[in-house]
Amino acid sequence: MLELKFFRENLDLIRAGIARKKFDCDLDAVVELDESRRRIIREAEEKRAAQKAANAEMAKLDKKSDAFREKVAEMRSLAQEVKSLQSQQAEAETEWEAAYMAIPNIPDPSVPDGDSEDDNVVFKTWGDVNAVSKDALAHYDIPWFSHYVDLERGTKITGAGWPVFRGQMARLVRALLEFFLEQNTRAGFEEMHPPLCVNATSATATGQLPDKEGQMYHAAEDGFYLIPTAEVPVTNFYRDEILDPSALPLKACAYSPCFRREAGSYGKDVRGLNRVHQFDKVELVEWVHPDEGIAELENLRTHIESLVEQLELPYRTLLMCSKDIGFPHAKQYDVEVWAAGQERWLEVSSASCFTDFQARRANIRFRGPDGKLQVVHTLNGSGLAVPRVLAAILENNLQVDGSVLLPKALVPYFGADRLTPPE
RNA sequence: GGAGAGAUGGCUGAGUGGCCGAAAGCGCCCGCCUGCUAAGUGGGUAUACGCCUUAAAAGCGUAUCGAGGGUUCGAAUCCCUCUCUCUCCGCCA
Repeated sequence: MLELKFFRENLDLIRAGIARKKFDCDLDAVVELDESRRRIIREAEEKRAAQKAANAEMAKLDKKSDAFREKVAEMRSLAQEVKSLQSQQAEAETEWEAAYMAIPNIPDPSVPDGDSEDDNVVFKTWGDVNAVSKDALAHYDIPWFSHYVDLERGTKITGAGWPVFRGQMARLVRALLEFFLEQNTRAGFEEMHPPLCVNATSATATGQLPDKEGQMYHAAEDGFYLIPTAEVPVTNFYRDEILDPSALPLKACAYSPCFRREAGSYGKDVRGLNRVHQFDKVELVEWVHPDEGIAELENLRTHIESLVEQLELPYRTLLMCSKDIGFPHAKQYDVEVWAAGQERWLEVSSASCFTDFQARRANIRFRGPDGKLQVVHTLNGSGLAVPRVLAAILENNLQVDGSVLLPKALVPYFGADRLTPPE
């Protein structure tokens, strides 16, 4: 949600920003709704003020007097008007709010223009994509893959895209998660273990609702949504709170399974571990002073890149173009690792600054030196998402004997230097 | 899941139909007073939105006593629904 005053005074800027995002949004209609809403508010408030003035007089009158009875009769029609205007006002506000909430955040000036994912800018590359195993196979083509990642039984248990990790592979998943949490907490992120279901208010605050309603699993009977990322519960941790400015920036990390319906996906994108309905991820969230949001994103990106480097995976960092950043995002980097078997890049992290967009919806504020309340900026990034990291490790480090050499950083967590084929 | 009790400002807590945005106390802020501290003393102490304004401030208005709806000329107060908290029972990792 944009600041209302900013919206009214910077329509052209916002129009340009939305155009950059290639987002379809009728701002003139929102302006019209804002104006008509204010007309109704004004009228309703005037009538209500008249009613309150009369009430004050009536309070002093003898309730049995003729004067009082006359007044009651007189006020009856005003009461009707007030009631009708107030319901009109509620309607106008609901309509305006729905339209206003549908306005996306505008991109930061440093975000490059673009019409499609092809316009994302390669911001950084690291590692040598050729310096990987000559025996690389797509992870789903490794002979033992279906033993360790049982998609077939997952389909039986739940449905397509719900993998079961077994044995050494389950252990490797756990090793990755522990490694990520350890690195993140060392870097100053407080570890949290959040609920995996959230209510509609939380999902609205972070921008999943109403924009991406169809992508979340919904427990309709209880009004809960299964989280698509720990970003949702963790960002909402401070919802409706006034933070201590000296505590900023606040940083948190959280492991959670993530649930995504992923409607409309197909083809090679969904083979093996590339895209599944439930996956594990450690998420990083920051609450920062509004002067530092965009700058802090660079620190967050660097930290995430260091995780990938420790896993010795070649990667590239994309500066996402205006079309490709999400609805609540102001600026976004994606980190993609090289998967040598598939010979393609796999997105393992997305680091974003939301400026005040989420924080305003979530009502997360602090008191400035002048005593005025200000909205914080929020950031988040994956640190990291497990299945695609796993896929890249399997593909890049596959040996002739079918074993997979693990990056040194993982060895203490896994308890061995390689994953070996099943007996 | 069943029965009961509750939800009021930063906190405690009064208020069962009418000048109640809300007593009192605590806390906090600004004065005064005071060897220091403590005490005393005077004042202040919410948020959002609308109007006014070049802008801000001030001012005026409206809303907010868990949320939503209803009754009434008028609701913190009465009625309904929901949410949450507490107590007891049931169930259970």
